[in-house]
Amino acid sequence: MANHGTGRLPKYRQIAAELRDAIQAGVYGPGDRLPGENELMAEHGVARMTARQALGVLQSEGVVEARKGAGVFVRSFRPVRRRGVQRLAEDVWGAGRSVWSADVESRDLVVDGVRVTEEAAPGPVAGVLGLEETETVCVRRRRFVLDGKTVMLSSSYLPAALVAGTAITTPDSGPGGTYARLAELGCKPVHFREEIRCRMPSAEEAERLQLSPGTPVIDICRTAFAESGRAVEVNEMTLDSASYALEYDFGA
Amino acid sequence: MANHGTGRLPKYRQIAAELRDAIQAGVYGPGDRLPGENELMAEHGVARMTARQALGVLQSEGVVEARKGAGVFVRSFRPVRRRGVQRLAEDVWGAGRSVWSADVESRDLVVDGVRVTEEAAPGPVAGVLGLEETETVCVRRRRFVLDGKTVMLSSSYLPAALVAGTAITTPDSGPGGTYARLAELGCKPVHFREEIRCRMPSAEEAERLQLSPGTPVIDICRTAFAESGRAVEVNEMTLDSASYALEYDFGA
DNA sequence: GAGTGGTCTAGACCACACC
DNA sequence: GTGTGGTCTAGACCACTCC
Repeated sequence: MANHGTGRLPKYRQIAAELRDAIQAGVYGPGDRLPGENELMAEHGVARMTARQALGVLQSEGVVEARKGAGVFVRSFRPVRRRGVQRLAEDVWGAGRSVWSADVESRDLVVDGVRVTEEAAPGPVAGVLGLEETETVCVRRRRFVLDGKTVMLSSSYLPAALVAGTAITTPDSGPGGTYARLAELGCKPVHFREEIRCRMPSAEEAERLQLSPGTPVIDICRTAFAESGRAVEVNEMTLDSASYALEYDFGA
Repeated sequence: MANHGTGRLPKYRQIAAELRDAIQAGVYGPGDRLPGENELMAEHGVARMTARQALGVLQSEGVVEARKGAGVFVRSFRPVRRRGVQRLAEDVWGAGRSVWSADVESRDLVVDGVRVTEEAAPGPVAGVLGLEETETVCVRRRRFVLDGKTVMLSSSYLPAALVAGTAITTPDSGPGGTYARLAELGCKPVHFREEIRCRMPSAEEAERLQLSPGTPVIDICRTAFAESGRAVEVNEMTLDSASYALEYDFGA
């Protein structure tokens, strides 16, 4: 019968809208448990799949989160502020501090799973770095964990020929990080470009970033340029959008 | 029976993975039609709801798009590049050109539905603009349409007392737009801050932006500062993430 | 008219969380 | 153990698209 009676909206959308409004109105706050499938079935006189669909709508909107065996709960958001410009200022990495430390002041951040490899450059990266087909790149893959949750995956690509024999090719790139090492090589990054996209994650990414359904990811692709105009690094990052707010400051 | 036999993944995820891989491998290109529910039922020997769930996974990943009565199709992406820094350079709006025109070179862009109102300032906006409870703001709401598709909704807030009697309070803000008018008022914007978030849209937003399921939105909140350090405008934008790639350039 | 996806029902078994 | 959400079946009627 699909759509008779009350209104033009399908039942499951009506139920979803009702719950969404209740959350908006503060009836259910962050962390609160919503009426479950059985309760919705009884209250609205619908079949289980219909109640389930309603909750599915809110889930794919990122409003609620289902926990198996426990219930459906209102999600809360505490994004970290990531300053795109100040965090890459030379006085940050020039002073021997980690670039990342400029982001998070007092929360428990861990960088783990650093893996450094030498590989053939992916097509687009090779193009930006100006590499020939035969040239390889040094890839530094990292995982960033904040308060126990994975919030970002990062892959940094540098011309292998340029960074050979430096600390860049080791997991610990030393004080000031990769950019300080590049400066010592006479390739000090002086200009950056960040390109931002937003999309839904693949199933694999959702697992790696521990994302609950309805959470998009942010792709940031940063290119670092030396004084000569040469691109010396390409860094591809994938961020949990529920964990981040990006900020860029600039003049007119 | 839920989960026996082949593997540990639920059937609908297996089917989804299979289709996803086929798309990745190019078996189905952008715009191509995927096997429908009936076909999946027959090929995999599953019930309709299971085949449906599989397609639902790909839909919520933004990979495919269902068209009622027609089929399920692979989506294609042609994002517009939005340069965050250059587009707000003074020589753009100072020369009497529209800020927006810096974004899109040769595609059919329309700004429509401009509505200008005077309202009480929303709490966060009032705080940034440094307004008292009793002070109102001039709100300029706009809709941006590219190649026939709505790609952005924008609400610009300015102190009503500051802009009273200027073209800012009319739908057509004149050559160079709002910023040129602010300059004439002695409040030339010299510094900008853009804050970016990403999330799934509400049902209402999805409709207004004509988003297919699985498409996140990008929120950009831009604050314009005058020489004095005073915030003179707050612009809240909501973008279709499938239509945009953001770009920011800056020095070390 | 035939085929498609959209909505909905009424059952079922399972794994997991909490008590 | 009881209740929760996760998966799955086997039907049904509808609105829509395309021929």
